[in-house]
Amino acid sequence: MSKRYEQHCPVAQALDVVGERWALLIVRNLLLGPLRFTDLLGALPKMGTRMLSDRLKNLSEAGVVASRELPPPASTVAYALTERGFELAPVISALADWGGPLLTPGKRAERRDPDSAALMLWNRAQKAKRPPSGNVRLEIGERSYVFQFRAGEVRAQRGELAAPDSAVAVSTSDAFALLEGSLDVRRALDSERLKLSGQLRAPAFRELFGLPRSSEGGAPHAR
Amino acid sequence: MSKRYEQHCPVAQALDVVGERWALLIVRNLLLGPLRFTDLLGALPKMGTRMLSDRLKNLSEAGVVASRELPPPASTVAYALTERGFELAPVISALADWGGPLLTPGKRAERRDPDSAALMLWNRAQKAKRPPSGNVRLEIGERSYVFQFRAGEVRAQRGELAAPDSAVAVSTSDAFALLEGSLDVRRALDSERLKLSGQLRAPAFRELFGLPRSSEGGAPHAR
DNA sequence: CCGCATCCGTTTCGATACTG
DNA sequence: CAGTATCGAAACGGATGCGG
Repeated sequence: MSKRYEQHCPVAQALDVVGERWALLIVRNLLLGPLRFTDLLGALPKMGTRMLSDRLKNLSEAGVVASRELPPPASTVAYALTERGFELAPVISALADWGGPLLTPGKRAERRDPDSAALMLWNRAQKAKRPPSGNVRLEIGERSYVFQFRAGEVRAQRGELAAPDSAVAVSTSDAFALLEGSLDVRRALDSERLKLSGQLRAPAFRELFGLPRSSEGGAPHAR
Repeated sequence: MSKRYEQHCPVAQALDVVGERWALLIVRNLLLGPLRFTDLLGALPKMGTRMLSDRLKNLSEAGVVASRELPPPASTVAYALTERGFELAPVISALADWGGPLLTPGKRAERRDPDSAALMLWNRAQKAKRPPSGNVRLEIGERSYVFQFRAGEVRAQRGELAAPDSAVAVSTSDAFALLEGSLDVRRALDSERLKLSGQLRAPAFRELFGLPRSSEGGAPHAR
C-alpha cells in the first residue's frame, strides 16, 4: 500500500508492511510451510487473484516472503516465509490469543480448515508445559503435520514424517471440538474419533497441546 | 468493517475486529490513557473525522474502547480502552518488536510524538530486568508520563505524579535518540539534554528502559 | 472548540474473464 | 497453474457544515 502512516513509531512502521488487509493471514498460512499461489487462494476465501499477487509482491519487497521455483517435475512457484517473516510468529500468536474468545462454537458458514486447527494447536503447545523432546505426526482431516519438540522449542510444519515418536489422527471438526473443550480427549479416544499411537498417552497429549479437560464438567448432554 | 474474513480461526476473528486500517493505532494511542476525539485526530495524521468516528463506533461495539463523559467543567467525552482493549497490549508489543528494525534514524517527514517514545520505553521496560518497585515521572517534550513498577509489572500512563521516587526529563527527539542509541545516556546527562532526579542513577536508568550503551562504540563523530 | 454527519474525487476491493 | 486485465461497488481522504 502506498498509503503509509508516516509516523516514527515501530508499531506504525510494522503496520505499514503487514497492516494491509490479508497480509497477516497470508503470513499465518505460510507459517506451516510454503504454499503455491492457488493454495493460498484456496485458503483465503473472498480474496481475488489481483489482491493476492499484489500482496505477495509487497510482502516480497518487504522481505517477508520469498518465492522459490520448485524443482521438476513439480515445476511451479512456491511462496515461503523468510526468516524475517517467521519473526512475525509472535504477532500472529498474540492475535490468536486475543481472538480466541471470539471463536463461537456454533457458527456455520465459517470456514474450518485443518491449517487453522494446526496453528491453534501449535500456539497452545508453545505455552504448555515443555515436553521432553520428540516428533509428533499429526493428521487433521486430510492433511498431515509434523510437530517437532526440542529444547523448549516447538516447530510445526506441513508434511509427512517417516518414523515419528508418536502419531495423532483426528478429523478437522473434532480437532476444533477438542480445542474448544466440547469434546473430551478421553471420550474422543473411546469413540475412536481421536487416534493416538506411539509413546504418547492421553494425559500427556492433553498437556502437550494445552487442551481443556472436558466440556462442562458434569453435563454430558448439555445439548 | 462489514467485510469479515469468515474463517473459524482466532487470528482471522481478531483481525475482523482490529485488522482494519487505523484500528490498532487508535488502540496504541489509548494504551497510555484516555483521549478525546480531537486528541486522537491530532495523533493520527491523514485520518479524517469520518474514519475516526467510524472506527470508534466499531471498536466500541466490539468492546475494545468505551467512551466516558468527563466530569464538569471539562464536560466532554473521552475514549478509553476497556479491559478487553488493554489485552491487546501484547499484540501492539509484538508489532513494536517486529517494527523496531524498520525505524530509520534519518527520515524527515515522519511524525515524532512523545507518545510513541513513551510507548517504546514502556515496551522495553517490560522486557528489561525487573526493577524493585517505585514510580517514575517521565517528561518527554511537553508531555508527562507516569511509570509504575511493581511486582514485575510495569504500567505507563499519561499524567502527572505529585511525589515520584524519581523523575526524568528529556526532549522528544532526544528520547528517540536515546532509544536508537545515537545518544548515549552518559553523554546526554553531561550535556544536560537528559535530566535525572531522585533515586534513579544513570546505569539503573539505562537498564530500566533497556537502552543501548552507546551509539557506535568508539566513533564519536561517525557523521 | 468539540463530536460528528454529509458530500465528493480518488483509490482500493472483489469477482470474473482472459492470457501465457 | 500463475498470474494480468477489466469493471462495478465499496472504502478512503479531505473539505465543509452544523448543532452543542
